[in-house]
Amino acid sequence: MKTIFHVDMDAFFVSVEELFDPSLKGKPVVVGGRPDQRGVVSAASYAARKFGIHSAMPLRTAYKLCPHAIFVEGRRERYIEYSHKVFDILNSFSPLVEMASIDEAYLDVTGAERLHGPPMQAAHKLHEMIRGATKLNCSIGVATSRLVAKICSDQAKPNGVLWILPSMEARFLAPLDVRKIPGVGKVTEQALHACGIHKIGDLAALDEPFLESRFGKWGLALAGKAQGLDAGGWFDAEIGAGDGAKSISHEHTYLEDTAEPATLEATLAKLSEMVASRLRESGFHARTLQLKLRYKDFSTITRAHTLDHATQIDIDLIEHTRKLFHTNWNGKPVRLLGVNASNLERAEGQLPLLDGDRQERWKKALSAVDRMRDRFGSGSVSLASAMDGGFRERVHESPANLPGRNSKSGS
DNA sequence: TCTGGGGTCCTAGGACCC
DNA sequence: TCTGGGGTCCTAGGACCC
Repeated sequence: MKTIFHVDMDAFFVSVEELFDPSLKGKPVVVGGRPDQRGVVSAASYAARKFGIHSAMPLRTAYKLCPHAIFVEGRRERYIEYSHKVFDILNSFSPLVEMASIDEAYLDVTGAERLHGPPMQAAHKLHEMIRGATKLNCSIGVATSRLVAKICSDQAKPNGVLWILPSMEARFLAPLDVRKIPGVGKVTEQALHACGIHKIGDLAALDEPFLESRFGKWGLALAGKAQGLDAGGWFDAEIGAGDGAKSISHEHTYLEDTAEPATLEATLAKLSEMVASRLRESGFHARTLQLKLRYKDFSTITRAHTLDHATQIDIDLIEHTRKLFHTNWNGKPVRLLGVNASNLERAEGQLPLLDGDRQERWKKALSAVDRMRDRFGSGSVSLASAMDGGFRERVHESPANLPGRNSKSGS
């Protein structure tokens, strides 16, 4: 029998903003951007939620609901910094920690009674430690599975601790909406409603064969979840067994849709460079590159290409995403462009297609580029046409002696 | 309501191989 | 000439999460 904690920070982004500007406290605050921008709500304070504002809601809608709300852009670096602080505390509490996102984590504290006391006492202790070190509130769910611990922390919000005793899982879950099950979104909820299933208890009362015939593999997992079990997929994994990133991506939505080829190419190059830079930073090479294109009507296509040899070099990404773009763009105004790198390989070093000497020079040049970007911002250095037409004047800012792979690179 | 950006996982079909 | 049954890789799309 395991003892799992799910720690979830309360209104995380908003709470961090309040640390830097205490005058925001108690007011309706919306993190995500200005209300006249394209975008959605990243986080809303509890005061803002009273007006019906919630995350993922378009900013314009939030503005209509509460025009006097305070809209802030949000500083992601700050949130990451505080996320690290929280992680350090959790890690000091139990070695089996897994950050599930920037503001939530699972801990396996099975057998830690001698160290931290019984579950409820341990949870309160951890709650105090987090509060003490960060001045931030969180909620903690305690249960025998990740699934129940997670639903539990949600029920405990805000700033609460809730423990579901072993064997009480199904009784705790039964009266809750099926939507509370992680993985059940709008679509699955509607499908379940269509079968007359509204509460988790309704789900628990059905037999597995029925659910499997209706929802396939997912139906089988749902049957287990209704009983409070970590059935299927990610939930089954041991805490702390996470094996690193599976993909790295960047995307950009234009303030206004554009069909200007130079603009689109510049964005594409920029996004490719950002992805390549992060590949190098994290020591990955990618074999699959994917382009994402979204048009005015929100219709979205993705087109992928898998390389013979994995890469982490700007010009490789730029070349391939550009090719994908030109063979798939229909010429109509574009709302969003995205670049994704997947099929990641840890492969030590090897830059394929280059001999040892050139490889070394490339590596030095590219890490110099990354250092400059760190110091002067990602816009300061560019290898290709990432600068909206004005790149020629900037090319000399690139590190000297960039060995070109073909006549196109370099200046 | 006019819909961000960063991710994960799943499905389904086709190519290809034995 | 009317055709099996894996297994794996690749691609595209979609549901979902924070």
